[in-house]
Amino acid sequence: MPRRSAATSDGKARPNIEEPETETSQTVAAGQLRAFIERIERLIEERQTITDDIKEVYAELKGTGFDTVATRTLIRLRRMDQAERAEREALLDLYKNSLGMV
Amino acid sequence: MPRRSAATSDGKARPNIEEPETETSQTVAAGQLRAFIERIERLIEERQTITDDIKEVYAELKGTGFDTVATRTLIRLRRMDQAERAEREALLDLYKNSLGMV
Amino acid sequence: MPRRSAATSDGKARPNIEEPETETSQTVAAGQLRAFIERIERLIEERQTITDDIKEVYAELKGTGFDTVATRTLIRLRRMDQAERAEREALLDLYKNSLGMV
Amino acid sequence: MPRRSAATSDGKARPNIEEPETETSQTVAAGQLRAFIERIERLIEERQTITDDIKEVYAELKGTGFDTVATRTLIRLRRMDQAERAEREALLDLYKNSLGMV
DNA sequence: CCGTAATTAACAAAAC
DNA sequence: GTTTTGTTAATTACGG
Repeated sequence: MPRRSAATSDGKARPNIEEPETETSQTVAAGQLRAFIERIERLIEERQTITDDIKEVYAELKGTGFDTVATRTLIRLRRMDQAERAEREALLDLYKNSLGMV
Repeated sequence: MPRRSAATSDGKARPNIEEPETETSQTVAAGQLRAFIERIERLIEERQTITDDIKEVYAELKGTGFDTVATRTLIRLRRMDQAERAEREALLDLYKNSLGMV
Repeated sequence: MPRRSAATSDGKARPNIEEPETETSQTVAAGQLRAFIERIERLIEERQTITDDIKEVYAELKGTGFDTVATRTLIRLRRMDQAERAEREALLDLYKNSLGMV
Repeated sequence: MPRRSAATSDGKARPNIEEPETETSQTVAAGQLRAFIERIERLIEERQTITDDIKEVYAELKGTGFDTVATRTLIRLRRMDQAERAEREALLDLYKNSLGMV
């Protein structure tokens, strides 16, 4: 929201076309904000749908006999940079050695 | 590949014995796995696109003079309201059931 | 051990010859790391104890004739109420600040 | 509330003789439930405190120059080792029992 | 025991 | 840059 004009109590922001002079910048801003919020909420919903789809694929995959954890790991590894992976592994080895966890 | 011989009863992972030439069960399973992984990676990509869209909307909103932090808080509150309504309904259902008011 | 000091090309963290009295920087770092790990493991253990306590209370409650699912839902609702109140307050503060009502 | 006629043999549900007609079994049950809920909420709070402590230790550890990700991995590995050991021991016990080596 | 639901850890992103 | 904060993955616990 415009930081100064702040929140109206009702939040309805209905623009009355028959009373054009009552439309303050406040209600305009409220309407704008509402529009932004609705766009975002719509996108969040879509994103959630995709997340659910992913879950379904994993379920299907599991039903076919594959291991979901291993598959997730695989996908993560594919995304991970190779050099990064090596570095992380080296660090872990270093720590293990220092603790005698060979 | 499937950990075991596809311990499910549906037998989807079973290689086709009528096509013994060249395609082993291993390669079939590998192909299946690859297909699953590609589906998932595609979905992850789509999801990331939406995340980027959301980011853009926040940027636009900010450019219009709104406060992103406050807007995020608002959206979170609206989500909490929804969740709370759902919980209340669930609890009410529990009570109704326990009173035989199915 | 600390990331930087171990990053030598050989990775061995060779003992300091000017401090011949047995304790190398490596063993010091290892001791430190071990101490941190033990503190964390101790805390994790304590936390698990509490989780078990909670489980016991639910069992007792169930034995008294209460419904655990409904009770869990209730507790969740109470937590959501608290969280929501906190969020509303945070939002209000944001508004107040933006209006210079510090 | 207790699903059925509630508190039976323990005597806790006995009406207060000084307010015999106003205290119903319902209010007694409500009080009991409230007590259970408060106990649980208290425990949850304690558990959260410990979780926060753990976070602090990680912060301190990081400040000393250690890598938190590697350390977390290490701790996880140690727990797995322990679990494995426990399992192995349980198996050994089983074998001993089956051989009458109690 | 199996699937679901809650908690915890890991990772990614954004504010200061 | 760094240090939270928010999101996603994985573990753990619970009820059916």
